[in-house]
Order: sequence, then C-alpha cells, then structure tokens
Amino acid sequence: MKLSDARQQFISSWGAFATHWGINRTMAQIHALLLVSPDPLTQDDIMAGLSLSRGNVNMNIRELVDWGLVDRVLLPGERKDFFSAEKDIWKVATQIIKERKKRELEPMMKLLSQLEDVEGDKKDKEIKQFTETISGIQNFSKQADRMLDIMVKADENWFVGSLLKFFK
Amino acid sequence: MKLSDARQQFISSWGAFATHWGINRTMAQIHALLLVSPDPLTQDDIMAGLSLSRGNVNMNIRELVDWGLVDRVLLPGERKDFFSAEKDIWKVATQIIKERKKRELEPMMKLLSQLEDVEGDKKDKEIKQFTETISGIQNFSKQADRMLDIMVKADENWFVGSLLKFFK
DNA sequence: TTATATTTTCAATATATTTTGAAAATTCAA
DNA sequence: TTGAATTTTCAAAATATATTGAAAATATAA
Repeated sequence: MKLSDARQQFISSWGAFATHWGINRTMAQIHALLLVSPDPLTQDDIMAGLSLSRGNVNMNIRELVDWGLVDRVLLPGERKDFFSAEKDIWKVATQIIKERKKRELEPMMKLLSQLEDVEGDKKDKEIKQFTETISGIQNFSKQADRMLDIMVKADENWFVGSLLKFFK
Repeated sequence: MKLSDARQQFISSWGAFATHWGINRTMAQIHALLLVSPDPLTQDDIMAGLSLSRGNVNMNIRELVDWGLVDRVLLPGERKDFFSAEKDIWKVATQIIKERKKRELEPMMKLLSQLEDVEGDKKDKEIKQFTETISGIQNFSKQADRMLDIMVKADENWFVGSLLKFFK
C-alpha cells in the first residue's frame, strides 16, 4: 500500500473510531495527522492536509493542547506556531486516562456519594434497589479509580512487564 | 434527600455522563431508570417515567437488549412485554467491555494490520514515522485486548482480590 | 377466523453539534 | 510607535443526530 493511501485511511478511520468515544471526528483526525507527521505542523499545514477552515483547526488544536496530547512548538526564526503530538502511545493513553478520570469519573463519584443516603424506610423495595444500585456503582468506581491511578503512575515497561507476568 | 429527587438526579446525570462515552443520552437514561427499578417495567412505564415517545423508547430499549444490558421479560398473564436491567455492575461492565471490544477494538486492530506495510524506502522520514506510529498503536492495542479478555473472563472477586493483592 | 392490544417502523421534524469565514485581537519586526 | 502576519473569536450556516407520532406490522384472546 502507498504511504499516502495508508495515511489517508489511518486518519479517516481514527476519526470514525473516536466518535464512538465521545470525541469529535475532526479533533481525532488532527491528532492522527500529527501522530504520523515526523515534524511539527502549522495551522496552515493542517488546514491544507485535512481541508478544514482556520477556525475549526484553531479550536480543535486548542482542545488537543488542553488534553495534553499536542504541544505548541516555537521554532527559532519562524513566525508561525507549530504543533507536535506526543508520539509515545503509552503516554497518550495515560494522559487520556488522567484527563477523563478528572473530568468524568471524579465528578460522578462525587455525585454518587451525594445520592448515597435517601430518606425513608430502608425496607422499602424502591429505596432498597436505589441504594443498592448506587453503592454497587460506587464500589465499582472506586476499584476503577484505584486501578487507573496505578496505571497512570506506573512506568510503561514496569507495568506491561508486570501485567504480563501476572496474567501469564 | 428524597428518593424521587435522588432518582431523578441519578437518571439525568447518568445520561449526561454517557454522552462523553459515545452513548446516546436517552439510552443511558432508560438504562438508569431500569437499574433503580426493583421490578421490570413496560414501554409505557418508561414513556411515562421519562416523558419519551413510544418510538424512541422502543428503539433505545432494543439497543439496550442488543448490548446485553437489558432483558425482555414475559410475565405470566401479562400481555405486554416487560424489561429488566442486569443489576450486578460488574456484569454490566464486563458486558460493555465485551461488546466494545468486538465492535471497535477488533475492527481497529484489523485495520492496523492492513496498514502495517507501506511501499517505499524504510529510511524515509515520513514512512518511518508512519510505521512507528502504527506499530506503537498495535502493540498497545494487543496489550489492551489481552487485558480486557482476562477481565471479561475473570470472576469479580477473583479479579478484584488478585488485583488488590498485586498492586498492594 | 376477527377484533383488539401491542410492538415496530420510518418519514418528517426538532434539536444538538460542528464548521465556516470574516472581523477583532494579538504578536512582533522594523 | 506602525503595520503586516498570525491567531482567536463567534454568529451564522451547514451538517448530523435524536425524537416524534401515526401508520403498518405483529401477536393474542375470544
């Protein structure tokens, strides 16, 4: 397969894939483009490469920088800003886990603890089911939270090595 | 907090939460409603409980059944279909993992293996970066795939227990 | 059968999200 | 300073997604 076709297919599939994960297609495509680009790109490079408007590229690049997946790079002698993606996929994954934990899991856990106690007869069927469901989700979330913390803190080689040994 | 308010808040937050994960708000709200309902509900119960049209409830319930998160229950002597959600959150999670693996991770891995080989000079900077990125994602996906398989096969207590012991 | 209850479908509509592009703001060399 | 290059903003337009509701299909009791 030719490089240009392979790149094209990677970028477009990565974008489609991302929409199943609550991430906007364009943001994922820009990320994909930067992942396969050996050198940093400008906004204009991205506009041209993906046929997008300036505003669109600007907004999505900013989101990628907010997520810690892309860095703004200032090249000496260049007027324009350049952008470069973290290429180590393990780092990409831990960065995403870190952010989603902070943005989603932690607020959800906070809400659950507010819903823990409801007024009324603990024997009531409706109340019982509600509190059981909430505490079930709470337990699960706490496990997940702990496990994700460990993954994020762990060094890639240590983690993968240990996991493989552990799971044989 | 009153049960009715707590239920309301749980359902609405669960729906909002789900949109960050590529799941449609209504589907998640129906799921939440069933999770806190001790007895199975009919389409009409759900329509009334969440103020949704018949068609909308029908389509989203079907999706939930497809995902294996909700069962259609036939009560003796009742004409209508009833629906009931799996209440064990661990089972819910493994079911979701299983489905997403099949629907998303596996097709992605298949694509990556098609993109593994590109024509041209292996020393070329662009080709080098492309193949490195693809193989990095491939390695990561393989690890994730293996780990998720184990989680899905594992029994909750065994898994959580071992994990905690392992991670101390 | 036939009549009625229930479920499913799907075109039309409503809503939400994404994208554009031009104007405003900012940066920076001279 | 000034002004050209660059980035950012954001209202309007385009696109995509979700929802409705009534008609069609299906299931069930009599």
